Amino acid sequence: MPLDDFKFIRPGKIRVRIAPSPTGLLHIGLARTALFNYLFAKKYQGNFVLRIEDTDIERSDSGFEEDIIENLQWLGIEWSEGPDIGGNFGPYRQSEKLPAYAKYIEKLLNTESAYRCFCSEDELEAKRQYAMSIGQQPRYNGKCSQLSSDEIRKLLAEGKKSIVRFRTPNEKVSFKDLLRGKIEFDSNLIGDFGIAKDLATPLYNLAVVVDDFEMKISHVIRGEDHIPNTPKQILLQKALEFPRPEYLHLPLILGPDRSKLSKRHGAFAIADYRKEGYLPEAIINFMAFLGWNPGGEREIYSMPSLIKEFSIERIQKGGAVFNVRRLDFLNGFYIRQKSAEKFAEICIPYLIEAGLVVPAFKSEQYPPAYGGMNLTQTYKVSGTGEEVNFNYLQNIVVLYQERLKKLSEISELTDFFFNDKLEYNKELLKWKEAGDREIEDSLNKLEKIISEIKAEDCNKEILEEKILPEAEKIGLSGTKDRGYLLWPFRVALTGKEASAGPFEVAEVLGKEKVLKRIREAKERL
RNA sequence: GGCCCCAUCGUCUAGCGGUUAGGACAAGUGAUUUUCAAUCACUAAAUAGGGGUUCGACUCCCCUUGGGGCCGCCA
Repeated sequence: MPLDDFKFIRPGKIRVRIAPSPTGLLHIGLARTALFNYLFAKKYQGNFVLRIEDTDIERSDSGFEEDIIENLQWLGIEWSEGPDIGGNFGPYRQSEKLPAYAKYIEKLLNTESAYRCFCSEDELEAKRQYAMSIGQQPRYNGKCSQLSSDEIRKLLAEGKKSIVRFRTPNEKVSFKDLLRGKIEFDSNLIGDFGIAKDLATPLYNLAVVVDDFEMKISHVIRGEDHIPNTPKQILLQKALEFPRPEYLHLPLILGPDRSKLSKRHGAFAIADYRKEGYLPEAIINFMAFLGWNPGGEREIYSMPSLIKEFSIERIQKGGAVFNVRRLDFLNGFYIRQKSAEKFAEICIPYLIEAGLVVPAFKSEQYPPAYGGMNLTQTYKVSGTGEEVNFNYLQNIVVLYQERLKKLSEISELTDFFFNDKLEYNKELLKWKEAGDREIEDSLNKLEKIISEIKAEDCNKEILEEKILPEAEKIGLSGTKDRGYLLWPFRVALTGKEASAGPFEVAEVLGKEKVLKRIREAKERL
């Protein structure tokens, strides 16, 4: 796109928004639209507005509004005006400004741009089905558009239910999409669409047009699924004599089957990812690259660098399939970037959640829910009853920092630190061709070496220094395979097929527990 | 069915008329290694098809095919 087309982007003049309806949890699609709006606003020093579209009281739920607000904040996407913080163009909740819409509905009715429609829903639905069955664009047939004022008065007096319908003029409507160029629709195919349920309850298209106008929105950046709504909104703007904002329709995020992401594809709520232990920086980095990229070969971007690099010219036109593998990779990457202390802070809630440890503090301080834990805090290990401090838990979890994709995996990986008795099959102790005798031999050697080490010297370095030379010696038929000693050592300590290395595990466990577990392993043979 | 949008490796993408079509995730192989990770090296993997335009098309135009979105008194 020639640079000229972007001359309308003047820093400070930009006002964008997202307008979710609180009818479900914040999901990936909305969050990504919010991100792009946010990045665009930040990039050009504009304003990003949050507006709640809750005119449909039947479906709206304030719980969803809370979820949307909380998780957007958690992701680090901030707005400068919204229902929670107010602003100069409020209210930011449509249900709170019904009188404002009434004014415009009345105006539309008075200018004959709209009319009352008394058709029943069943009747309309039947006609819609019929039109589609004979291959026609289903649209309202205009039955009520010519009702005289006498007829209308009569129907109203009878108590007949009605809605307000827009009298769609017969003309071509075209607009320039910032991404796709000129898009044209024949309004003849659109038909007269509903704009209000009653004199004070606007339907989506009207509400959007009125709010975008009153909130002085300069750029409407939304999903591609809104392209067919755009001509309707433009027609309404014309009838109301509102200026037209710029439009940019983002490509959709697709499920594995390449169709629009929906409940059908499973959980795509941000709250779920958060619970599973995805970090906000990973989700942001991931979402930004769904339908956009900065051009270079760098793929790791933080929010500030995204703001710096963001440009609408580099937005993709085709839909992007949501690929969890990539999210996992990014999440693992960001997990590895954390300091040990920070990592422990965000892991501990998962240990608590799994019931491995219980925070030993007063109940009113609990829970700090995924936000991180107090460094001076002590915890009680559920399985053994012992008291441990933050530092001890940190030593445990950091052993798995580079192996984690999601924080929630931490409890399963480290549970052997918190249980007194390990459960595993004795076959697991066997390395390659080793038999019971060889294993017992190995365990005996380990027990002997370790019992000779002082408790305070039971650390990774010293253990390696004492055990590794012995491991070199064992092997079967002179193979010099350290596994004959180290594999049973590791299994005896962890009871797992895969885990962190035996030396670092032993260091955290401490001499007494290490010896105890080695003896228990022998008893299994 | 109608209207609209879209089209480079399995996935996310680079490319903006001349490239050995590049990168990342995933996959595979190897190195390291007691296991699993992490890390490093390497391998395999794409321009949907057909017409134009042009000295030259992944790139520009058209058609076909394919995919998607929307057709509410939901948003």
